[in-house]
Amino acid sequence: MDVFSTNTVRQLPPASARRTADIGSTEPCSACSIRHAAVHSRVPDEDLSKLLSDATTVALQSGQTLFTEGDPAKSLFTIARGAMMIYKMTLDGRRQITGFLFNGDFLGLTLGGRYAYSAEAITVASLHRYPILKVQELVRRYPLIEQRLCQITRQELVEAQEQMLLLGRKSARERVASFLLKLARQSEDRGLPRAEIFVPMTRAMIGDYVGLTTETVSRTMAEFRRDGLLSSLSGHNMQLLDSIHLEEVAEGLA
Amino acid sequence: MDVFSTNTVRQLPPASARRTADIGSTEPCSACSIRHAAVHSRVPDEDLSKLLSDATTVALQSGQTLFTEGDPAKSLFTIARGAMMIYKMTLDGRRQITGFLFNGDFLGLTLGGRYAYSAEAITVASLHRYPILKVQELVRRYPLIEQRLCQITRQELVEAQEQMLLLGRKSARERVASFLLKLARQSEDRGLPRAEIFVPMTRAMIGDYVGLTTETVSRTMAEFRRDGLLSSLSGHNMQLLDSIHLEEVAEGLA
DNA sequence: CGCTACGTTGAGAACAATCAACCCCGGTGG
DNA sequence: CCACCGGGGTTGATTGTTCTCAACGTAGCG
Repeated sequence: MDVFSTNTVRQLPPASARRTADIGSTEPCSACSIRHAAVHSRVPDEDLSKLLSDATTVALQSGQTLFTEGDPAKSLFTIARGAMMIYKMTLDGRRQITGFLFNGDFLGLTLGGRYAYSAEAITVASLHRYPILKVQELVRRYPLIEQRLCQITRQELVEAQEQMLLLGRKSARERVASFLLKLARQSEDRGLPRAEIFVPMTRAMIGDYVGLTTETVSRTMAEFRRDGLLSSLSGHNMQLLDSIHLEEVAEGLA
Repeated sequence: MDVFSTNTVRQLPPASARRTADIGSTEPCSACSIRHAAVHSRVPDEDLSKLLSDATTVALQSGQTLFTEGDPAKSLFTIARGAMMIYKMTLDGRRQITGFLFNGDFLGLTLGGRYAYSAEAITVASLHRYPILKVQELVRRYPLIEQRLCQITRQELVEAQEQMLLLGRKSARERVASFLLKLARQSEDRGLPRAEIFVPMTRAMIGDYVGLTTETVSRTMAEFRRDGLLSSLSGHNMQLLDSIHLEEVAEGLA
């Protein structure tokens, strides 16, 4: 037996970057949106735990696909740990990433019983899977949950429209600056220092999110480094050195 | 008295194209989404008509603004007649139109009590205005209405993601072709011939919708005419001569 | 220790933007 | 009635930003 492979890894798909695995753990998830929604809707504890007990855990390696656009939608997901991306593709393979999702985020927009986009893990991730039928049942019983879900969808729609402005009308510098600031805001929301951002995605993914090529993203970030706006820390960590100025760049004022 | 001004026009703002006015008429609106939502939610007739009686009618000239992004949101609207556009702007005046809305469409996405976008009439239009408080009250009483509203929002989100793919990853030809086909689908939905489309918006508006300049939109449509894909009829009417091929152009297959 | 995916940088090409001229049409006023 | 005016649309010439193609550097992982 090979002493160097201490972890028994099941189902090894074309995954590249791997970290500590510990797949299958079902730790409590207080940041999780569905619980959040439920809590804010005064759902009796017994019903809540019934829903949560209907949930199963899904573990994904980085690069693994959770579902593909057009698949019949049987489940709703929330991210317990890790980062995911959702995207649409043209027939000839061009990709538009419509969102990066993190701890606690919802996943699984459906229309006509089918997923509206594809979802793929960009780090090792673990998710809660809720059977759609169970969610619908809970929603019927507690309309306030639906109100909360509706609000989340509205929030996503507002963000999508913001992104349309970026994609349709902003320059490369403005796009990349906006992207970095969005990460900074998320970092802040998680209680981390606003200026230090974790960037788990590749340049190609960033490009497919803001409508640029890998090379242009790379060049633009090099520019920001030269301008003293950005510095790269270890690995996927970066630091925003002048958020004020970067904000101006993002808005086209500089 | 000037015999040529037979219509007493009130409140004449910087409006350009004017048609027959007949402002203030409160004709029944069976295509109207809120009624549609209500009907599908089995709302008792008395409640429905109570809501509808809370509604007032708003008349707009072409070019008039209904509300501006960031305004405190007091009302929800549906379009009874005419065409509207919703848009966001950068600080330096670049505009991204996020949607064109027609008969029966909803209007008034809010987040945190404020409108998420600006709305402007692109033809003479008349709208139903529903006080948000009344809508909330009705929704509380009939959760099925909320379900329907939620579904509409989901639909809009899916369309927004489709548009992100267009803005981020499609060429000028693909964008304009996709736009024309979208109008064709809407035309079909209204029971009109699919190939004959009504294009009430200017080239500048189309450009601000698909992320191009006026000139590029104009050139691209000229190309389509040369290629036998499109022909201009009277005024704002056009005809798609080869939808099959246009569909291929839109998908990048041709 | 070498592979492979990712990232960076450079040179040139391409597509759409910009700048500019002109046309067309409807509305207005002389 | 006609000339003028202005918004919208079209087309041409030129510019410029971003893409493409290519080479090379780097870091993590087996």
